[in-house]
Amino acid sequence: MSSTTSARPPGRPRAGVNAVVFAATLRTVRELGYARATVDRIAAAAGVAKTTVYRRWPSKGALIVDCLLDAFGPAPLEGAGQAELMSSTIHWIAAKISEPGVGDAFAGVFSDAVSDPALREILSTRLQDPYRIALQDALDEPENRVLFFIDVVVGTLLHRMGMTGEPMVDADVAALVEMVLPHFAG
Amino acid sequence: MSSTTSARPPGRPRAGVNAVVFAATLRTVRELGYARATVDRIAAAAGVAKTTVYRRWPSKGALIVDCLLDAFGPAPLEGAGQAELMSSTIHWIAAKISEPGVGDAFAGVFSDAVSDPALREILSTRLQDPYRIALQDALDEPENRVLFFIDVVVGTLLHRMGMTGEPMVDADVAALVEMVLPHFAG
DNA sequence: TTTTTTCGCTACCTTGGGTATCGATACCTG
DNA sequence: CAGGTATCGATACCCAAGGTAGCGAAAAAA
Repeated sequence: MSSTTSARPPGRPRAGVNAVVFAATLRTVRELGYARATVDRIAAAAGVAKTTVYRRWPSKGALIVDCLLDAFGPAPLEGAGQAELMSSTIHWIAAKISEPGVGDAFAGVFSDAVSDPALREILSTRLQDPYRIALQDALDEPENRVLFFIDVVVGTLLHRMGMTGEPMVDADVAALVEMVLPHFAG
Repeated sequence: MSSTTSARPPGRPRAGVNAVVFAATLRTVRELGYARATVDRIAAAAGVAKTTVYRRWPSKGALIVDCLLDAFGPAPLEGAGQAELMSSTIHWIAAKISEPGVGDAFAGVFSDAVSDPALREILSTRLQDPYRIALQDALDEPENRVLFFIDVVVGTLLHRMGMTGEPMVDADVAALVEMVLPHFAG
């Protein structure tokens, strides 16, 4: 039991500041927007040196992705049938994106990934894949259908957020559900 | 006839290089990606000084928006009924986004707009509004419905482009049409 | 006490958007 | 042809922000 897992690496242990940095990240993004939420400012808001941030995350994008993972948590895949499952998933991700800072951070890191293949890989692997796989299992749909589902739902929510600066209102989220469900129920 | 429209402003007239700059923009974005397509490089590719570019467009984002307007052209609002009209519109914008450089430029400028309210205003006013108004007229739908339609279609296409780096394949565009049409036909 | 690793700090590099300045040039008007 | 005006290209520059290097200090384990 002690051969595979090293009981503890030597040297000074890391301070448990990840949660503090995540909170500072969302707070800074909420207050200043994504672009002005520089790593300098995030570190300052967390009471941590900028070099400490870069010692833990290789880039700003990687920090944001981990922050979003922490903010989203596991998908609550609850629901009797396939329809209820998709509906609750759409409402869940819409609500998360509506949380202060989360939507801006999501849209911002997605934006950066457009012209940064390395970040796109991180975003796809660390953020999208876990939820995609969980959805494949829960919905019993093939990969390409789930990817299309994600494109529609997340793409729509982020486009609204990007064009207006405000998250999508509940009525439109409901319309999104009503549009998506029949397409997959058939 | 000569009192309202000044026949010509005094001074050296502008050289007709807009088309050259637009072409150089798309070519540079296609070859290097959005982030590495700097104004410096675009100007060099167009055989023009960087200061000349900034004399005509107030920012890189404004240049990209005008370039996209030039690339899109007017929406071909042809089609007998509402269904055919929406279908042809979706296929048209999907095809445009698939053109080399256009999709990257679109996703890139959209990304920048997320945390740049001034650019968001330009994007909304100069790019989205004309097509939105034309669609409102052609489809006879209220503004919020047309905005929702645009969020779904453009958001989905851009999300696919941003996550994979490749435009959406025809089969998925067809699925998008099949998902959207019933929602608006009813 | 020595070793090992992280910490905060400061200084620095690089890229890229955007601006200021200046001589040269093209065009119109008198 | 001379003068006025506005653009052109070129160079130099400012600034913000992502990211790195080096260093002494501090926190553990051996």
